[in-house]
Order: sequence, then C-alpha cells, then structure tokens
Amino acid sequence: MALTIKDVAKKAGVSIATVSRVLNNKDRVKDETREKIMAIVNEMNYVTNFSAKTLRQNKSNVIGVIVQGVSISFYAEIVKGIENKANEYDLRLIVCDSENSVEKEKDFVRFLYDRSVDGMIFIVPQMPSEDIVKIHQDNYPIVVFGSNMQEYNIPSITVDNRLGAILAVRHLYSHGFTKIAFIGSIEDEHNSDRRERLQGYRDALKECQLELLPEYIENGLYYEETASGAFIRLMKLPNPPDAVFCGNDEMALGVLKTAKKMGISIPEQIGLVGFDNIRICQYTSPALTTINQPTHNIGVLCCEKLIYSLNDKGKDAKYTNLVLQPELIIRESCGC
Amino acid sequence: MALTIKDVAKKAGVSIATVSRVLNNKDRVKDETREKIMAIVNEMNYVTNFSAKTLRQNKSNVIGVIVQGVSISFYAEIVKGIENKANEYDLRLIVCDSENSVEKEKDFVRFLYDRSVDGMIFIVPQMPSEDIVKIHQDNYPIVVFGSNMQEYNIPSITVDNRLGAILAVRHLYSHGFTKIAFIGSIEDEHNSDRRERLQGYRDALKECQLELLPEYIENGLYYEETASGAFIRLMKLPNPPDAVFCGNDEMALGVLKTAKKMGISIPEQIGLVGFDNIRICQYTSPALTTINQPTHNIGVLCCEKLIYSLNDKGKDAKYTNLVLQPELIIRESCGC
DNA sequence: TAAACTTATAAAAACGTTTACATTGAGGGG
DNA sequence: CCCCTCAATGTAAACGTTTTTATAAGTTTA
Repeated sequence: MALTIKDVAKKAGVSIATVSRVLNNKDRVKDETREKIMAIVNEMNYVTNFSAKTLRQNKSNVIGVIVQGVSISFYAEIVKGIENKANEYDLRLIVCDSENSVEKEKDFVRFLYDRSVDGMIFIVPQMPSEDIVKIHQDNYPIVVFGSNMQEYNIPSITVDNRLGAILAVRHLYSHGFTKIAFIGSIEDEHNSDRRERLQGYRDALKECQLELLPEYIENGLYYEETASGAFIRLMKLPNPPDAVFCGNDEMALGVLKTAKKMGISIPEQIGLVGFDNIRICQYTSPALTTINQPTHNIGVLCCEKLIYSLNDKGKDAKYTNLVLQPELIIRESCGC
Repeated sequence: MALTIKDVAKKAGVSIATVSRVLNNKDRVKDETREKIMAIVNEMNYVTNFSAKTLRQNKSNVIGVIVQGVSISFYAEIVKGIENKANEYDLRLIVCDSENSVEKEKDFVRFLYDRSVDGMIFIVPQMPSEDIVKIHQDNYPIVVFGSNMQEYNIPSITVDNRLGAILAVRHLYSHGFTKIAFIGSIEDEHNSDRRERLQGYRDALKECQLELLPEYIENGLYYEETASGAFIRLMKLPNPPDAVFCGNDEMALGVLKTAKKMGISIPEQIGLVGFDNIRICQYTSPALTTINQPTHNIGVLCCEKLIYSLNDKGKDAKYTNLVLQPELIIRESCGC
C-alpha cells in the first residue's frame, strides 16, 4: 500500500520518468529496461495513483451518465454496458437517476459540471434537445441514446424505432387485428425516438391498408400510469380498437393492469404489443409480446462513441447517429 | 472553467491558504474575511478540484459497492440509497455487479484494492465470511448487508429474516394451508440471512403446531432456475405440500412459471409466498404475496455506517449488526 | 514597557504523477 | 577524428489542493 512510482524507480535503478514512460508506453524505452521495470511493477504490485494522474493530466477520467431510472432493468442493462466499456478504459462513472423528471435532469447536469466530468452520456433524455446542444457547446463531449441528434452535430445512438413499430403493428395485423390503436407520444414531442415510433405505426397501417383513425392515437407519457387513462378512453370510443400498440412496455403494463380491472381479456378481446422488452414482460399474464433492443450493446456503443469524442476533442466529423436494429419478441399478448 | 483556489485568492487579496481554510472551515478565520471569500467563491462559481484534494489528503473519496445484480430492482434500489447518501458526503461510488458469481466477486475486490477505495459495501455477498474478514483485516472499512457479521466485529445490516419468514408462514397458515414447504438455502449455508429464513420457517411451523417434514425443505440457490427443480420434486412427493414459502421472489417466480407449466393453479391448489418484494411481484398472475424489505433505507444506512467507520478508523465499538423490520405484502398468490 | 501570548494570515512544502526540456553516449558522415 | 544525429534516459516543473510552519499585529501580563 502507498507504494509509488518512486519506489519502483529506486528498485529498478532508473528515474521516475522512465517508469512513467513504461507504464504509459508512450515514449520509446529500451526493451530490456521496459521488461525489468514491468517485472518489478508486477512483483511489487504497484498500482498508479489515480488522483495524481488525473490532476497532472487535467482531466477527471470520470464520465457522467444521466438515465431515466436505474431500477428499470432496461436502463440498468444499458448502464452495465457503459460500465463494462468504461472499466476497460480506466474511466469512472457517475450515474445519475433523473427519475423521469426534467428538473432533476437539469440539476444533475449542473452537478456533473461541478464534478468536472470529462463527458456525459444521456440515456433517453427528457430535457429539450436545445438544452443538450447548449451543454455540447460548453465543450462537453456528449453521447445521446434515444434521440437522433445528428442534425445538431452531436453523436447519438438510436434503434430503428420506425421499423420496431412496423414489426409490432404488422404482427398484430397478421393475427387478424384490424383496428389497431397507438398509445405513445403525440406529434410535437421533442424526442425523435418517440416520434419515429408513431411514424412507424402510421406507415405500418398504410402498408397493411388499414385506415388511420386520429382517435386511435392516444397520448401517453411513457410511464405506466399514463397508459391507464389512455386505454380507458380508447375503450369508450363508439368504435373501440381491437388491438393496442404501446410506445413502451411500461405503458403496456398499464394497459394490462387496466384491462384486467375492466374485465377485458388479453389477447382474446384486445391484442397488445409493447416496446423495449423489459424483464417483467415474460412474467405477466399473458406474457407481453414486445420489441427488443440490444440494451447491453447500446451501453457499450454509447461509451465507445464518447471515448472517441474524448480523444478527438470534436475535430472529426464522426458525429453521426448510429442506428441499431430492433427485433420482435413474440409472447402471448398478441394472440400467438 | 479551470478556475482555481489561486484565482479566488487573488481576487480576494488573500493567500490560497486562507481560501482553503474558509472552504473547509477548519481553522479560525475572521468573519469579515470569510464572508468576502465566500461571496467571491459564489460569484466566480468556483468548484474545488477533487483530484488535487484527494491527492493531498491521501484518500480516494471513493467507495466500492459489490452487489449481486444491479439490474434486479431490489438491489438497484439499495444502490440508489447508498448513492444518495454518498453524494451528500462527496463520496463517489464504484458499483461492481458480481452477477451472482463468487469468482467475479473476488475479482472485483482485487479491482477495488487497485483503485484504492476508502471502503467497501457488500450487498448480499456470496463469498465466504472468512474472506470478508480478511479484507477487513487489511484495514479496509467494510459494511455488509445481508449477513450478520457482528461476531467478526464487522458492521452489518440485516432485516429480521426470521420474523419475515414467520410472517409468511403464519399468513399461509391463516389461509388454511397446513402442508407448507420451503425452498431456500439448507442448513450449512454461510449466509446468516438465509439461515434465518429457514429458521423462521421452522419456528413458524412449531408456532402453528404443524409437523416439520424434512422432505418439505428443498434446496434452492436463490435464483429463478433453481426453484423449478425443487418445486417439481416437491410435487412428486407421495404427500405433496399445499403451499410453498420461497426464500426469495426470484425463486417464487420460478415456482410460478413451473406451476403454470405443470397445470397447477396458484393459489387454488398451491399457496405461494416469496421474499424481497421485487417489482415484478405486482405484475405476475397471480400477483405475488411477499415480504418487503426497506430497500432504499437499507442503502442509506449501509452508507452511513461506512462513513462512520471511515471517520473513525476502527477505534470505536459501534461495529454491530443493525436489524431492520420486514413487512408482509399481501397480494394474490397466498389466496387472499 | 517589554515579554509573553493570541489571533489572523501568509509562505512554502508536500501529495504522485506526466511531460517539456536537458543530458548522455554511441554511431556515422565528412 | 570531429561534428552531428538520434536513441535512451534523467531532471525538474507543473497540476490544485491541504497543512505545517512562520510571521505580523494586537492584546495581555508582569
């Protein structure tokens, strides 16, 4: 413990600079010397002092992650992906759970400013894109998952939400459902992912040659409770739908719960498909058919993109949006 | 940005030492000076450089958390509790997900040694207690949740698992179930929490004047898959049980799944109660009756205990086990 | 009124790195 | 055989704090 580069240097009979050079293999060092030093480092079990390194290099080696809710498995797995990659690169994480509140999200950004993080990753941000752009202009490397930021020159990752929605609706249609409703974000939403899910819904209806009824599009704020009211309204329509596609699984859970309360059986009376493939889906009754996103990989890729920006300090033009493919997970709520 | 104590000092017309003293309000400083400096600090939006502080004080201000699985809501919430408290005290967290593997757990401990954390929190450790004792002897402050470590002089937190088990069994009994089986850890388990749950099961049977049948005690390793086999074995007994109490919810989920597959209806044919109250419980069908633990609070208390040790460097005798109270959450799987 | 304390502040060292710059020695071209 | 180049390594400064020690200005005490 409390073993420094000095100790290593003394034992090896070289200067501390040489040890540092070996440790960071930056400059040329004679192979012989390198090996001798590495042997001693391993033998003594030397470990570099992170703070000293950080202080000298003037970067914190910490990245901030702002996420909607870490106790939701979907997000937890993304964070795990980030963490795995971050560990590889000797980066530490500060994970901030905004608990779905824009206000908290903004607070956390300030908090991360204070901690002088090297960069930030936003997992499905709630705050308006303009605010994110502002942070980026303050010269903070940023990566966003869940909203296409390419137009702002901010690297981002999305899954092909439009395709996901199409897969969902198409599958419902294949079961004979023809009056398919949508619960999710309405047009003016700032989040592009959510817009795309709606768009996919629309495109899929067209593809299946189904009529697009405005009253079949209900607003839901992407958490469970907001779907109940939406579902009730849908069922009270003079011509109620026979299937519902929800913008995410949380809302699908809300529909499931409310349907049970109303005595409506799923999938017999109403077909249901969600989005995200959170863990709970497989345990509900009926088990929820949904669209899967490669969560762990999303995290890894977010982190990789950020590391890229970190090393490149905004010079390169690789600030594009990366699109990943979703996948239909068939369970019971669709009628299969 | 990149604003230092020097800038503040210059603007205030004092030395950097004085600014530091004000910032840490350690030494006496004239009120007038203090106020002037604080005003400037706020105005300039100065924020102290964490690494420099850390380097000088020779402590990392980072604590390691080793947890079984962060994507399980039960653990995620505990971690959140830890985090909230840690933030208050300017401590950073390194969260390590052992993914239920003793090997990984040990790897992470080494990893944390390398990062020279100030202390560690173990959330339901898998490794033998002796190993934890060893870490503690290396002079690392430690707090353990999920196993009573008092005998080793290591601060720990547990819930009254025996009571929790009694509440569960008692409730099943009140529904008229008389042949109540247990799936969980068998006697020789090193984890005291798990031992206690079994003990509670035994004590409750006695209290209800039910016979204790050895074949009603099945071994389960506390994750879902291990409960399936156990349940099948139970149901194949010449005199099968009419209710099952599981050591945790994950295993109860396994029972639920297997029962459905076998065409056994819960709670009509078999009553079922779990332990932990993970989020999924409320969504299963039937919804799972279980024992709740105050997760967030557990995290907060773990962190508080660790901070206590951190400041006290092992001098005090407050290295005791703190017992929290569990609570019965009644849903459907018990027959209510 | 000078010595002895106090109080408030300043000066400087230290923490463990990285890195710009300096030094050394060897090899090669003229 | 001298000068130059270059590879390998050493020296020392710098990063932003905290903290020990020193100093200056009051304030008390004898």
